[in-house]
Amino acid sequence: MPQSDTYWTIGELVKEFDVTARALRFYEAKGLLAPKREGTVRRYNSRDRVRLNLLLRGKRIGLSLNELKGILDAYDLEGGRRFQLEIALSKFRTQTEILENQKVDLEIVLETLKTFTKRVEELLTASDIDDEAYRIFMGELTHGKL
DNA sequence: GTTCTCACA
DNA sequence: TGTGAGAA
Repeated sequence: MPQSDTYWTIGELVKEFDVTARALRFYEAKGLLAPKREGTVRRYNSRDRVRLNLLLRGKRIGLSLNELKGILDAYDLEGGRRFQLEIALSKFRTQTEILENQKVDLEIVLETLKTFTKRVEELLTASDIDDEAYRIFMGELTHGKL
């Protein structure tokens, strides 16, 4: 059944979603999008737009194109809706865990960086750099004590 | 403006 | 996971 006969060109989607035409063709080559053709020119319908939207949002939370393809394609399968949601839920949980771990790592790196900064600032405060303090700092640096 | 391919990081 | 360049 015809859902809608409204179509968008690649240029229109480029503006609307702030992506490059190259990226849209790339997604198509990867099987994430399958716009109709009018001759050789791509025509995107509302379904394509929804898929693109979900794709871009999924990318933002760090899902790979392959993972996204799995979720999007599940929609068309038997028992698709439930299956799709179950896949999505699983991906969300995994990704949440990954990001939380990265957050912990980032905080550690950040603390290290702040410590570096403070120590270097202190070294630079004196008109002459204290040789002993410098050696200690470099020693801690190279021995990973910071 | 849009298409495709090849190369490249 | 895309981009750049070149040709049509």
